[in-house]
Amino acid sequence: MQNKREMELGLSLGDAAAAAATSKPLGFMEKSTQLSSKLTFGSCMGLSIHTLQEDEDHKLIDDHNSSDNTNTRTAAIQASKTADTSTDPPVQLDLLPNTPVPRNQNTSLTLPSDNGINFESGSSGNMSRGFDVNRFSAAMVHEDQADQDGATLSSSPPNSATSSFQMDFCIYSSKGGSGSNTEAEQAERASSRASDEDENGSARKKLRLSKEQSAFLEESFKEHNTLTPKQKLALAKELNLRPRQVEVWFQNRRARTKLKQTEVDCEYLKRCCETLTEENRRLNKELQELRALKTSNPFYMQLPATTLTMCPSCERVATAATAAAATNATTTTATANNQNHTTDPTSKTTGLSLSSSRPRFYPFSHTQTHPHQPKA
DNA sequence: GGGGCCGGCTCCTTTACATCA
DNA sequence: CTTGATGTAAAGGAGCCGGCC
Repeated sequence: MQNKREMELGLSLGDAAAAAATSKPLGFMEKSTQLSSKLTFGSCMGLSIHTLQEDEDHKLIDDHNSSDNTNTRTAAIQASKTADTSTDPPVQLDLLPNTPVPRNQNTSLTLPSDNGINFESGSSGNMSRGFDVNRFSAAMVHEDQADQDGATLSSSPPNSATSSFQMDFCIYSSKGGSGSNTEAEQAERASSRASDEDENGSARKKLRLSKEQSAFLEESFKEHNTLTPKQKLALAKELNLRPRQVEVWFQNRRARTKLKQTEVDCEYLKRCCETLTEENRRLNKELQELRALKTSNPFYMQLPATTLTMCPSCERVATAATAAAATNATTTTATANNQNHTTDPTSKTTGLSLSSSRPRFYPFSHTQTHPHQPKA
């Protein structure tokens, strides 16, 4: 289940933007060993308030305005920029691996997952399921590519960064578990089923991509979340898939990214809503108390604002003299609370302002003895 | 230059299948 | 073995855009 969670978190938020920023034709193929420098960028979702990501926000907004359900998102982002009430920083998910992926090593592609990235395409931790679609898709690749651009299917140059990767695919289906349900057998069954379906031509084929294929596509997606025809063909050739499969994978991957983005947006909005609700409740209470105070003791409200000070501990209004002692007594407590208004130096003296860090008034009669006033 | 047509692309929705608990 | 939940590959349609006539 941890893997599942990691997969969820691994879905990029805003990596589309990062990918767009670094988009170039198949750069990942040409310099796969240089990925590490880029992969440390991370990405920031479009909810940050007045940050450098604003441009990306606008991009996201524009993107999402094309769909019906994105008014909420736009409002969310705009609200997040205007209502600076959240106590949490903008959500930022770093979903790019911190370490380079050595594609030119003839090992199965195991990407670092210590930062929550899991390139496993499946939903469970069992990596042994599925079969290698290359077993029967290779012929289709030939057909498709011959149809589309007549590109030759010559293999990658020897010692290239991808040739060994491709070799890995070939041995993938021969690895794996013991017992009657090996991947090779699954591939066999799937292959025969696929050929059956090819014969009647009606049933759609559902193929599981191997984890290596998914990982490679994932890397590519980080480079650019959309594909040019050239890139598509190159990827298809590289992964021994049909171009249509690559295209569909990118479509679905973008959809997953967007879905995850929406979920995070919703979570953020939920927190904003809770914060604002609490703020509203507190202000209403404050207003009632001030009104009550005004009716019961008009003289109290005529005091200059600078003479009214709020005790940060009990949150009651005192005169400057009494509150000075109280503040000294409760500084430790106040600073321990990261949401406490006393972290704002302006909050110690009441200006009756309505700033976001305004003090809270729980007035008591100025004739009363302040509970935190040191006894003489 | 404006309009219609076409091809290609992306997005969205839905379906079908694989896998697991 | 069956079943429901979940993830995901794939299909189909709508909308947009650029090129062409």
